Amino acid sequence: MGTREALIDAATRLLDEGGVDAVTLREVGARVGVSHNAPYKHFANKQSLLAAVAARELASLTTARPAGPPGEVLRAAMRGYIAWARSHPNRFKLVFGTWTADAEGLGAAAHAAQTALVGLVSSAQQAGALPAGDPVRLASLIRSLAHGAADLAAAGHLAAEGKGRADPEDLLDDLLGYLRRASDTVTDPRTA
Amino acid sequence: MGTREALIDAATRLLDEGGVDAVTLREVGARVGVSHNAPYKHFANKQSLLAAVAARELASLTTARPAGPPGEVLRAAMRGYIAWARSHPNRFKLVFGTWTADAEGLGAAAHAAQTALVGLVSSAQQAGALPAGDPVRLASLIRSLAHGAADLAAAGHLAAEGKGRADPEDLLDDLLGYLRRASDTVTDPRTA
DNA sequence: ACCTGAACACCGTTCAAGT
DNA sequence: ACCTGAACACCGTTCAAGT
Repeated sequence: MGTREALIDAATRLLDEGGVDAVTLREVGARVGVSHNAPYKHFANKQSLLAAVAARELASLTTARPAGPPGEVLRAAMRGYIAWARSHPNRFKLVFGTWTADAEGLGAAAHAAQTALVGLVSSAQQAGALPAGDPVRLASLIRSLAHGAADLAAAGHLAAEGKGRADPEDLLDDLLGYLRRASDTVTDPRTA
Repeated sequence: MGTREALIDAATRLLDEGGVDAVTLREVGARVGVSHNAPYKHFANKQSLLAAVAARELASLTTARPAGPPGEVLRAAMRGYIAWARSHPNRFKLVFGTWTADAEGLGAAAHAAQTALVGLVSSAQQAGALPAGDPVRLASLIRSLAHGAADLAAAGHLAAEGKGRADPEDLLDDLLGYLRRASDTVTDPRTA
């Protein structure tokens, strides 16, 4: 087991337990059984270690896609995204936080996630579950909604009480419902 | 000019300049011309000062709504939200970050923003620019998309190159277009 | 009621030195 | 190639003391 992976593991665990502020190089080192500046032999600095945590997390999101009707596969993938944001809010916040440098690995992982989602959207379009149009743009629309709903819910800014209560999953279903109905009528919203 | 407001001003300026990590009580105090622990006479701790910054920022978002066709007023309001996120990314991140305590003022501001948006949505529904249904839920859908698109764009996770390029504003227009067309056909997506 | 200065524990980073 | 211990500058918070 390499020290580098052990450092990423420990940092991820500390992130889950107490947020990004709880990830100190001293505690990371202590959990791995190494001095508090050993991480500098594997990462340029603390920011670089956190970037490795974020890249690994984002890459793990792009695996394991089930089979089934394309519309349902897409829905399941976005539900998985929402479930991940809800179960690991600190990882979610870290991945989509501000990255000035060390964004190479993160950028690659983000591009892979984007590509995979576009593929699902294309399949759903061909199956008639989504309207026609640029699949990249439609993927951005769907992902933006899932991302925003998950983020607002995590921050407690989504109506959670009584009548207008809406889970992120509900809002996702609402959007997919509107899109499915749009696919029954016209091909492109911008030409309507 | 009260010291309390001066502290909030200085903290906001430091936030804009260098992110939340640049907001140190020592530098806040120095800019106001006061010692580094004077803030403790006005706020319980640093977190509480940041909560005051976030609450004031969120409240300022709920002001100044122009007149015009309800659908356009709603669109302009959401465009203002996106423009704010883009011009002040650190304030945006702070407002929707994790708030364990000191959320009283923030919760009130969030509720006011929510209520104002629901009013705009209701008007747009009556004008036929949006489909029927629970206005609270529809407001959550629209706000989630604007929020998610702005956040993904700020994090660089939105396709920015070439063909599939989509600004948050484009995605907002796409959604409003789909919703407008849905309002022409059926009244509720969940009964379709 | 508001502010100060000293002090404490903690942190990221650097560096000389060890194997 | 990888790790350690000491050291530095910095930070949030507390506390006794001042007006």
